Amino acid sequence: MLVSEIGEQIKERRDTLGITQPDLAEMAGISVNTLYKIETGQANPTLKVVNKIARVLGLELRLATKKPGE
Amino acid sequence: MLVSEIGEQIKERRDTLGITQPDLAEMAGISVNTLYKIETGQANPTLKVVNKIARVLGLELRLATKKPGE
DNA sequence: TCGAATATCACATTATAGTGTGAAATTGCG
DNA sequence: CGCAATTTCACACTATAATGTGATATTCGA
Repeated sequence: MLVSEIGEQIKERRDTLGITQPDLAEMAGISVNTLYKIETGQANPTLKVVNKIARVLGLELRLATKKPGE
Repeated sequence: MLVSEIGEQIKERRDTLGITQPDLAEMAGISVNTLYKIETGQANPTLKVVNKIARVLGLELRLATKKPGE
Protein backbone atom coordinates (compact mmCIF):
# COMPACT_ATOMS: atom_id res chain seq x y z
CA MET A 1 0.00 0.00 0.00
CA LEU A 2 1.41 3.31 -1.12
CA VAL A 3 1.85 6.20 1.28
CA SER A 4 -0.57 8.34 -0.72
CA GLU A 5 -3.18 5.58 -0.56
CA ILE A 6 -2.91 5.46 3.21
CA GLY A 7 -3.58 9.18 3.23
CA GLU A 8 -6.64 8.87 1.07
CA GLN A 9 -7.98 6.11 3.24
CA ILE A 10 -7.47 8.19 6.37
CA LYS A 11 -9.26 11.16 4.84
CA GLU A 12 -12.13 8.97 3.65
CA ARG A 13 -12.56 7.43 7.06
CA ARG A 14 -12.32 10.80 8.78
CA ASP A 15 -15.00 12.24 6.49
CA THR A 16 -17.21 9.23 7.13
CA LEU A 17 -16.95 9.83 10.85
CA GLY A 18 -17.57 13.55 10.36
CA ILE A 19 -14.41 14.63 12.16
CA THR A 20 -12.38 17.71 11.21
CA GLN A 21 -8.62 17.69 10.69
CA PRO A 22 -7.99 19.72 13.84
CA ASP A 23 -10.16 17.35 15.89
CA LEU A 24 -8.58 14.18 14.57
CA ALA A 25 -5.13 15.66 15.00
CA GLU A 26 -5.96 16.60 18.57
CA MET A 27 -7.40 13.16 19.36
CA ALA A 28 -4.44 11.40 17.79
CA GLY A 29 -1.96 13.64 19.49
CA ILE A 30 -0.32 14.94 16.34
CA SER A 31 -0.27 18.33 14.63
CA VAL A 32 -2.80 19.37 12.00
CA ASN A 33 0.10 20.06 9.73
CA THR A 34 1.26 16.47 9.89
CA LEU A 35 -2.23 15.10 9.39
CA TYR A 36 -2.80 17.37 6.41
CA LYS A 37 0.44 16.28 4.80
CA ILE A 38 -0.34 12.62 5.34
CA GLU A 39 -3.85 12.93 3.90
CA THR A 40 -2.58 14.75 0.83
CA GLY A 41 0.25 12.29 0.26
CA GLN A 42 2.98 14.81 1.00
CA ALA A 43 4.33 12.93 3.99
CA ASN A 44 6.14 9.70 4.71
CA PRO A 45 4.86 9.13 8.24
CA THR A 46 6.35 6.85 10.87
CA LEU A 47 4.53 3.77 12.10
CA LYS A 48 3.86 5.45 15.43
CA VAL A 49 2.06 8.36 13.83
CA VAL A 50 0.02 6.12 11.55
CA ASN A 51 -0.88 3.96 14.53
CA LYS A 52 -2.03 6.98 16.53
CA ILE A 53 -4.33 8.04 13.71
CA ALA A 54 -5.54 4.50 13.07
CA ARG A 55 -6.53 3.97 16.68
CA VAL A 56 -8.75 7.04 16.70
CA LEU A 57 -10.36 6.00 13.41
CA GLY A 58 -10.93 2.41 14.51
CA LEU A 59 -8.44 1.19 11.96
CA GLU A 60 -5.43 -1.05 12.32
CA LEU A 61 -2.10 -1.34 10.57
CA ARG A 62 -1.35 -4.84 9.36
CA LEU A 63 1.53 -6.57 7.63
CA ALA A 64 -0.24 -9.24 5.62
CA THR A 65 1.00 -11.80 3.12
CA LYS A 66 0.46 -10.42 -0.32
CA LYS A 67 -1.55 -12.63 -2.61
CA PRO A 68 -0.64 -12.84 -6.31
CA GLY A 69 -3.85 -11.27 -7.56
CA GLU A 70 -3.70 -8.04 -5.57
CA MET B 1 -0.08 -3.50 15.35
CA LEU B 2 2.81 -2.37 17.51
CA VAL B 3 6.13 -1.35 16.01
CA SER B 4 7.91 -4.16 17.84
CA GLU B 5 5.42 -6.68 16.44
CA ILE B 6 6.14 -5.54 12.91
CA GLY B 7 9.80 -6.15 13.62
CA GLU B 8 9.18 -9.65 14.89
CA GLN B 9 7.06 -10.45 11.90
CA ILE B 10 9.76 -9.21 9.54
CA LYS B 11 12.42 -11.30 11.25
CA GLU B 12 10.17 -14.37 11.23
CA ARG B 13 9.48 -14.01 7.56
CA ARG B 14 13.13 -13.36 6.76
CA ASP B 15 14.17 -16.50 8.65
CA THR B 16 11.50 -18.50 6.86
CA LEU B 17 12.89 -17.39 3.52
CA GLY B 18 16.45 -18.07 4.71
CA ILE B 19 17.70 -14.58 3.97
CA THR B 20 20.37 -12.81 6.02
CA GLN B 21 20.03 -9.29 7.39
CA PRO B 22 22.66 -7.91 5.01
CA ASP B 23 20.95 -9.54 2.03
CA LEU B 24 17.48 -8.34 2.91
CA ALA B 25 18.81 -4.87 3.64
CA GLU B 26 20.56 -4.84 0.27
CA MET B 27 17.48 -6.09 -1.59
CA ALA B 28 15.23 -3.59 0.16
CA GLY B 29 17.67 -0.75 -0.37
CA ILE B 30 18.12 0.11 3.27
CA SER B 31 21.03 -0.23 5.68
CA VAL B 32 21.61 -3.30 7.85
CA ASN B 33 21.60 -1.00 10.82
CA THR B 34 18.09 0.16 10.08
CA LEU B 35 16.85 -3.37 9.47
CA TYR B 36 18.43 -4.62 12.66
CA LYS B 37 16.80 -1.87 14.69
CA ILE B 38 13.41 -2.51 13.15
CA GLU B 39 13.62 -6.25 13.78
CA THR B 40 14.63 -5.74 17.39
CA GLY B 41 11.93 -3.15 18.01
CA GLN B 42 14.38 -0.31 18.53
CA ALA B 43 13.13 1.69 15.58
CA ASN B 44 10.05 3.63 14.54
CA PRO B 45 10.36 3.21 10.80
CA THR B 46 8.66 5.25 8.12
CA LEU B 47 6.05 3.76 5.82
CA LYS B 48 8.45 3.90 2.90
CA VAL B 49 11.04 1.78 4.68
CA VAL B 50 8.46 -0.75 5.86
CA ASN B 51 7.07 -0.93 2.34
CA LYS B 52 10.52 -1.58 0.88
CA ILE B 53 11.06 -4.46 3.27
CA ALA B 54 7.54 -5.80 2.80
CA ARG B 55 7.89 -5.93 -0.98
CA VAL B 56 11.00 -8.07 -0.79
CA LEU B 57 9.36 -10.41 1.71
CA GLY B 58 6.15 -10.72 -0.29
CA LEU B 59 4.24 -8.89 2.41
CA GLU B 60 1.97 -5.91 2.22
CA LEU B 61 1.11 -3.07 4.56
CA ARG B 62 -2.62 -2.62 5.05
CA LEU B 63 -4.84 -0.24 6.95
CA ALA B 64 -7.79 -2.43 7.84
CA THR B 65 -10.90 -1.79 9.88
CA LYS B 66 -10.32 -3.11 13.34
CA LYS B 67 -12.88 -5.61 14.53
CA PRO B 68 -14.00 -5.59 18.18
CA GLY B 69 -12.54 -8.98 19.03
CA GLU B 70 -8.96 -8.33 17.94
C1' DT C 1 36.86 -26.30 18.36
C1' DC C 2 37.94 -23.01 15.26
C1' DG C 3 36.77 -19.82 11.84
C1' DA C 4 33.59 -17.55 8.86
C1' DA C 5 29.13 -15.81 8.60
C1' DT C 6 25.79 -13.43 10.90
C1' DA C 7 23.81 -10.56 14.27
C1' DT C 8 24.16 -7.05 17.89
C1' DC C 9 25.66 -2.64 19.38
C1' DA C 10 27.84 2.36 20.08
C1' DC C 11 28.69 6.53 18.12
C1' DA C 12 28.84 10.46 15.04
C1' DT C 13 26.68 12.40 11.00
C1' DT C 14 23.12 13.32 7.54
C1' DA C 15 18.54 13.29 5.93
C1' DT C 16 14.03 14.05 6.85
C1' DA C 17 9.67 13.57 9.66
C1' DG C 18 7.08 16.36 12.81
C1' DT C 19 5.96 20.83 14.97
C1' DG C 20 4.55 25.83 15.37
C1' DT C 21 3.12 29.95 13.45
C1' DG C 22 0.50 32.49 10.69
C1' DA C 23 -1.65 33.38 6.46
C1' DA C 24 -4.26 32.34 2.21
C1' DA C 25 -7.72 29.50 -0.07
C1' DT C 26 -11.91 26.82 0.05
C1' DT C 27 -16.18 25.14 1.79
C1' DG C 28 -20.64 25.43 3.50
C1' DC C 29 -24.30 27.32 6.22
C1' DG C 30 -27.20 31.31 8.01
C1' DC D 1 -24.02 37.44 -0.16
C1' DG D 2 -21.39 37.34 4.26
C1' DC D 3 -19.19 34.85 7.87
C1' DA D 4 -17.18 31.08 10.34
C1' DA D 5 -15.24 26.74 9.99
C1' DT D 6 -12.17 24.07 7.64
C1' DT D 7 -8.54 23.03 4.66
C1' DT D 8 -4.39 24.11 2.17
C1' DC D 9 0.10 26.05 2.21
C1' DA D 10 4.93 28.35 3.15
C1' DC D 11 8.57 28.71 6.20
C1' DA D 12 11.73 28.17 9.96
C1' DC D 13 12.78 25.17 13.69
C1' DT D 14 13.21 20.81 16.42
C1' DA D 15 13.13 16.00 16.95
C1' DT D 16 14.38 11.86 15.29
C1' DA D 17 14.79 8.26 11.54
C1' DA D 18 18.34 6.48 8.57
C1' DT D 19 23.14 5.97 7.38
C1' DG D 20 28.22 4.77 7.82
C1' DT D 21 31.83 2.99 10.32
C1' DG D 22 33.90 -0.07 13.03
C1' DA D 23 33.94 -3.03 16.86
C1' DT D 24 32.10 -6.83 19.71
C1' DA D 25 29.12 -10.76 20.35
C1' DT D 26 26.79 -14.86 18.73
C1' DT D 27 25.67 -18.63 15.74
C1' DC D 28 26.73 -22.59 13.22
C1' DG D 29 28.77 -25.67 9.93
C1' DA D 30 33.30 -27.89 8.36
